[in-house]
Parts: sequence; structure tokens; C-alpha cells
Amino acid sequence: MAKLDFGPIADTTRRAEIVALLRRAILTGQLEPGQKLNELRISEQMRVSRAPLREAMRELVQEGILTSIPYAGTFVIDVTAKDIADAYSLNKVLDDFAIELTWPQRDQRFFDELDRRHEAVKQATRALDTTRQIETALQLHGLIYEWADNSVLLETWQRLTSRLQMYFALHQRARNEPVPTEDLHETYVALLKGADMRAAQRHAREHIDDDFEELLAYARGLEKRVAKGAD
Amino acid sequence: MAKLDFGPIADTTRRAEIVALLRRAILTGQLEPGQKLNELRISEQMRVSRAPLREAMRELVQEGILTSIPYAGTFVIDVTAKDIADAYSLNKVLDDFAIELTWPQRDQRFFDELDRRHEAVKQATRALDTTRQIETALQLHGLIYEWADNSVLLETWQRLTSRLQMYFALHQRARNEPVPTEDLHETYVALLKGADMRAAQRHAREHIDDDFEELLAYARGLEKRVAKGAD
DNA sequence: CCTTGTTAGATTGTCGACAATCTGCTTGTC
DNA sequence: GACAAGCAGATTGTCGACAATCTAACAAGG
Repeated sequence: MAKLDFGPIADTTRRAEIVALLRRAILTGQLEPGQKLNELRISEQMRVSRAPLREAMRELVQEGILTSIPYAGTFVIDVTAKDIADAYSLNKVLDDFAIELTWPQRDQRFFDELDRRHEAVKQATRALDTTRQIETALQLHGLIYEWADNSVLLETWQRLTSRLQMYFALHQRARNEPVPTEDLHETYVALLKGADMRAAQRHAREHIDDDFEELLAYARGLEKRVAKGAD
Repeated sequence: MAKLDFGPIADTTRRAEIVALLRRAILTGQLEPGQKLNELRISEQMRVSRAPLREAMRELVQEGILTSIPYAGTFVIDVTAKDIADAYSLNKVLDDFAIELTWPQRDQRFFDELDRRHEAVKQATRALDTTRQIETALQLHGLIYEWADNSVLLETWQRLTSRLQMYFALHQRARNEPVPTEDLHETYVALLKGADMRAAQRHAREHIDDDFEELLAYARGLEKRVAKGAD
């Protein structure tokens, strides 16, 4: 018998779907930082009772993209320049580690997947789909974490990713520019295929620097931003 | 007027208390890995309805010490040798980073706090309080993370800590020995007070190795362990 | 004018009941 | 005896209603 492995069955709970909906709304910037999430209103919009909604919100609070104050409400996290800088510096350290772990495990399947994800980024770029471009770029970047075969590291990266995606989406929204059309990932992919691990790590660090520089400048700009209630 | 800053007010929701109770039960090993958490039974024991209990469980699932299967139940995570090894190797990387960030910020308050926590470990050791010894040792270890002034790093560490505490508690329980009476942290504390950062980092790595070696051997032993349902 | 106490409205936290789903056993058939 | 279908019990997921708490507006008093 062929050794085909089935993926996990779909989560058939309302809770899971709510989590996905809310997460997407937050990560794409449809829900702004600091904004309050009114349970009654959202539950009515989604045609769902408050119970699964509240459970979903609990999950997102632990995921780090919502924050909750008892009897006051649940809010989208505020984004400060320091948060971004913190995430950024940790990301550098984790990238280094992920590349180190992945390096000896690279094989043809890894290279194929690398190309596939790279292609997805290029496609989103051509289509001028900003949101998707951010998504695919992070997925490309995430491959080294999936390949590193360290479950704790992967989890950590996924938590970090949520915020990174949010930060980038906010940035793009603010700039309101279409999208960079050049390909920033060519060298990254090439180095991951090559033989010099140190070079790949070095490039990853610098690559991250490029991505974050603008982001930080932007974040410092809205540092004085005031959290605004919902409605 | 004196500039005294008030700490945050106590969480007065049942949910928060339930989270604390459950976490403690899991981290001290009172709830065994793989064990199922029956909502009705627990809610009756705690004299609480299922709503806040379920929300609490959602939080702990995201915290990584519970796992949930829709319509099947919520379980304490299984502990495999690989999980421990993964957490351990990541911990080494994070320690390195935390020490690097903390290093230039060390001051008298840091040293005082370091001594305070070290003292707490020694006291728990003298009292032969195993659980508390693990707790205080992790708190001592956590100081470099609190001092690093990187919120994302701190969060990551706290997530990791939950599991580490669980692993160590399980180990201690299995060995059923009182506790090592010697002081393993003397050198660690001394190096953090010293002038050689590299030496401190190197020692941290080796220090972790010592702690984990036993733990790994133990975990490999029960690798064949079968998840057992509740009741 | 500022402060303090009160009150109404809105929102979050919690509860008990019902619906959907799973599990194990029984039954019937071959 | 093996195996599928179906049923009963238990457990999780969801709902609507009620209780606890917060917020903001307003009144009373200094």
C-alpha cells in the first residue's frame, strides 16, 4: 500500500473558526491596535453566542495579539517601537539557531519546498497583493523553523510570526504604497542552498535588518499614538 | 508626596484563579501527563460552572501545558524525551542571549535580587521542599530574562519555564529522592557578578547540561509510557 | 469651582440547560 | 466467531439569561 499520510481533519468547532476569523482581522490590520472588541456586537455579527467567542478571545490573548483587562474588555495589543525592536532582535537569534539545526537536514524536499514558497512570494508580488505578500514571505522564512525539527522552537517562531505579520501589515497600510516589486529573497534562497552556513546566517541577520529598519522608523513615528476605544 | 508605585490589583475573576489552580496542579505533577481533564467533575470540585473553567483551560492550552482535541477532551501534555531535548537546546540559546542583554544593565539592584533569589533556593533546599526548590531555582534562573528588558524574550522564557518546571517535578517525583542538598548555583551567581561575560555564558550552558542530563535519561526511560485516561 | 456620592446604562463574568458528538456495548446477520 | 449497524450513556460544544462590575453623567455639598 502506498504510504500516503492524511492531514488532520478540519476543526469543526465554531471556536476554531472564530479564532481564524479574528486572527486574520487582526493580522491584516482590519482591527487596529488598541481597539476594543465588543463581545455582544461581534457575536451578533458572526451569528454565534458569546461562549465560543470568549474562548476564542482567550486563545488570542495567550497568543499575544490580544490583551485583556478584567471587567474592562479585550483589546488588540498596542504596537510600540520597543515591541518591534524586541521581536526583531530575538528573531535574529532564533534565525541563527534555526539555520544551524536545519543545515545538516537539508535535502531535495527541502530545496523543492524552498523554491515553492519563494515562487509564492514572487507571485503575490506580481499580483500586487500586499497582505498575501507578507504572508508568503513569512512562510518562506518559516521553512527553516519547520525543518529544524525542534517543536519548542517552532512554536516560539509561530508566536513571533503573528506579531511580525501584524507589524508589517500595519506598516504597509500606513505607507499606503502598492508594494516593492523587486525580489529581496533571491540571495537568501541561494545561500540556503549553498555550502556556507555562516554566510547564510550572516545574510539572514542582515536581511532581517533591512526588513526592520523601515518598520522601526515607522513605529517610532506613531509612538505618541493614543489607544482609541471601539465604536 | 512619596513616589510609591502601587502594584496591579488582584485578578478577581474566577477564571484567573482557576488558571492558577490548574497550572499549579500540572506543574507539580499532581495531574499526570496524558491525563484527561473532565470538565464536569473539575467544575463541581471547584464549585464553579464550566464556562470559566473552559476559558481557563483554553489559556493553558495556548500556554502549552494542555492539549485539546475537539469533542474528545483536554489533556495534560505528554512528555517525550524529544520535547525535553528541544526545550533544553533552545534554552541554551536563549540563556546566551539573555545574559548578553542583561550584562550591561547589571547594577546593585540586580546583584541584590540575585542574592535574594539564591537565598530562596538555599532555604527551600534546607527545608527539603522539592517543589519549592524547583520553583525558586527557575526563578533564580529567570532573573537574567527579567533584567534583559526584552518583553518578547521574557514571554518566551515564561512559556518555556512552565514546561521545564513540569519536567523537573516529574523527574523528582519519579526518583522519589528527597533532594540534592549541595548548592549547584554558587558558581553561576558568582560569574554573573563577575567581569567575564563569556565565562558566564559558558558556565550557563554547562550548568544547563548538568541539570538536563539526568532528566533526559529519565525521560528516555519512560518513552514507552502510555497515555492513560482520567478516572 | 471642585469634590464626592448616586444612579442608570452598558459590558463583562458566570450560570444552568440543551444540542452535537464520541465511545463502548449490544444486537443481529453471515 | 467475525463484523457491521444501531442504540445508550457520557462528555464536550453552544446557547440564552442572569449577576457582578465598570463607566459616565448628574446632583449635592463644601
